[in-house]
Formats: sequence, C-alpha cells, structure tokens
Amino acid sequence: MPHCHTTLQSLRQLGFRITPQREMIIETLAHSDTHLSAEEIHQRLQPRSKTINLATVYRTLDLLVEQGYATRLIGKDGKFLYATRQHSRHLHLVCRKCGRTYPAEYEGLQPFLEHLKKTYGFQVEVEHLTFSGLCPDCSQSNLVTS
Amino acid sequence: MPHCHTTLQSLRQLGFRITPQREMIIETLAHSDTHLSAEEIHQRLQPRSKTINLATVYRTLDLLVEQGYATRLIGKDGKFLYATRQHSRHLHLVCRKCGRTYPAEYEGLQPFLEHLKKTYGFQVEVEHLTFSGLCPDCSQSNLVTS
DNA sequence: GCTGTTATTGCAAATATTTGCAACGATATT
DNA sequence: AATATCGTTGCAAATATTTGCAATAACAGC
Repeated sequence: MPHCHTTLQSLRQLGFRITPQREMIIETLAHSDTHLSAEEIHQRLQPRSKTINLATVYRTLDLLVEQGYATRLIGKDGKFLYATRQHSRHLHLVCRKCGRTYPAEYEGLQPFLEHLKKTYGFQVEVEHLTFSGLCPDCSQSNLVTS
Repeated sequence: MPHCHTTLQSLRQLGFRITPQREMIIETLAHSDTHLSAEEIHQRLQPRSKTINLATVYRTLDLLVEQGYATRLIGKDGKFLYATRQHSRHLHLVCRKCGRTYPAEYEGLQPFLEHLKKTYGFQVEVEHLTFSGLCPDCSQSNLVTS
C-alpha cells in the first residue's frame, strides 16, 4: 500500500471527508499498474462492497483529478481512464488516428514550462501531460501534413 | 468561407464521400470563432435541415479529428468541444481545478517537439496541444505542490 | 461517547456519446 | 444518363457520464 494513506490524509486536511468508498477507490487506483476506467474500478470493488455506486466512483475520481492526485486520460476506445499522479510520471503521446498512447520522457521540456509559468502564471503539471499527434505507424499512411 | 472547400476536397481525395451533412458541419465549424459542442452544431443546423441527426454530427466530428482537420477539447463543463485545426494555432492551458482554458503561444516548444520526433518517431501536432495544470487563480488556494 | 452540522452517498433520472443495422445516396463505371 | 458498389445516414437502442435530492454518516465540539 504505497501512498494511499498520504493521499487520504491530504484530502482530510483539505476539508474532505474520508469515507470507506473513497478509501477503497484510492487504494484500487494506487495498486493498479495500469490506467483504469470508472467501470473497472467499480467492478473491482463489487466483491468488497455490494453497495458502492458507480456515480460515487465517478465523483471520487473527479475529486482526485481536481485536487491533483489523479490523471484523467481518454482511452483508445474513447472512454475516460484514470491513474494516480505517481503512476504517470511521463508524457503521454496519444495518436489522434489510432488512439494508442505511447509513454515518453519529458526531460528537456522544463525550460518551456518555466517560461509558461513566468509568462502566464500557469503551473503546468508534467504528470498530466498529453501530447496529441501522429504515431510512427499512422504517420506513414497519412496525407495531411503540417 | 475560408478553407471549407479545401477540407472537403482533401477528404474526397482520402476516399471519403462528400455528403450535404458533412459540408454543413464543416462549414459551421469553420465559420465559428469559438469551440462548439456537437449539440451546438446540431442546433445551428436545424433551420437548414430538419433531418440531420446528432449521431451524424458526432461521427463527422470524430472523422475530422481523426483526419487532423479538427481539434477535440474537454470544455469547462466536462463536455467535448470541437474546433477546426486552423482555429487553434495556440496552446490550450487547461486548469485541472476550475476547468477554464487559457490560450498561450507555443514558440520555444519546437525544439522539444523535434526531439520527440527523432526519439520516438511521434509527430506532435501543435494545433492540438493541451497542457493541464493550475491557473493563476487556482494556484493560490492550492496546497498540493510538486 | 453523544449530538449537530454538513459533506457524501445511493438511487433514479437526465444528459452525453457511441453503436448496430437497414435504407439511402455519392461516386465510379459503363 | 443508368447502374452497381459500398460508404454514410437516420433511427433506435446501448453505453457512458453527470446531476438532483433525500437519507446517511464523517467529523468537530461538547
């Protein structure tokens, strides 16, 4: 159980209540080594609690994203996927054509992010970064060029 | 009527058929100076055609994004918004907390994008770039720091 | 530990988006 | 201009996500 406890404590300090549902959802997300959909999290929790509601899962995930503890990403099939912030310490290169996501390092990007911070006051969070474009496979068959 | 015709011709060359529905959707998107939701496009087309279906709007928009002629963005209320590629020649800085989108220039980013191209073979498209993080307003009230 | 306050949940309904399939119609061919 | 082909549409149903509201339960103060 890595950082679930830390996340829970932080949420409490922010004034949010720690419910069994939230604990389970955070734990599930933190223990998963892949991105999960709300539906998948809901299903994984069924054995532990008959009554947890899918809407609660969605609301908790929204809260985690809003507070910066999780990342929301559009999956290959167009559905939303979620992961803990720690899980995603890399760039996501998402192909606009086939929808696949490729991981990438973000070293070299920092100076530009600092420039954005200075110029616009906007603090970009690298854990959440997604770049859209064409993957190697799809570049070949594509006629639209910049 | 700026580049509607060009887009239509390109689509035709790619083997897609040019239907009145597609023409109207592309024209609507190209003439709008803001991002539009599928529902908004559908409503704007009602006077011109009683029969155009919302599912067709969604499918056409998906096609345009997939082929690189449009950008899909998550709006402040969580709904998808669309714009033509030309409309969005800037970065989108999206606040994970309040959901607002701020435009920003992307000069200074090119070297990093070229690095991604060389290293991963992935062609990032600047027209589609969205950075997630905290806006100036929300930074202040936020306790979670990197 | 009990009580009050108020955030959170479950439920059901609303809304948003996607998909299967038969009918239609844009294009290429003749 | 008529015909065949097969991508596209409309419709309805399926699926995904959000939201209103009353009931519940976490937490602070006693």
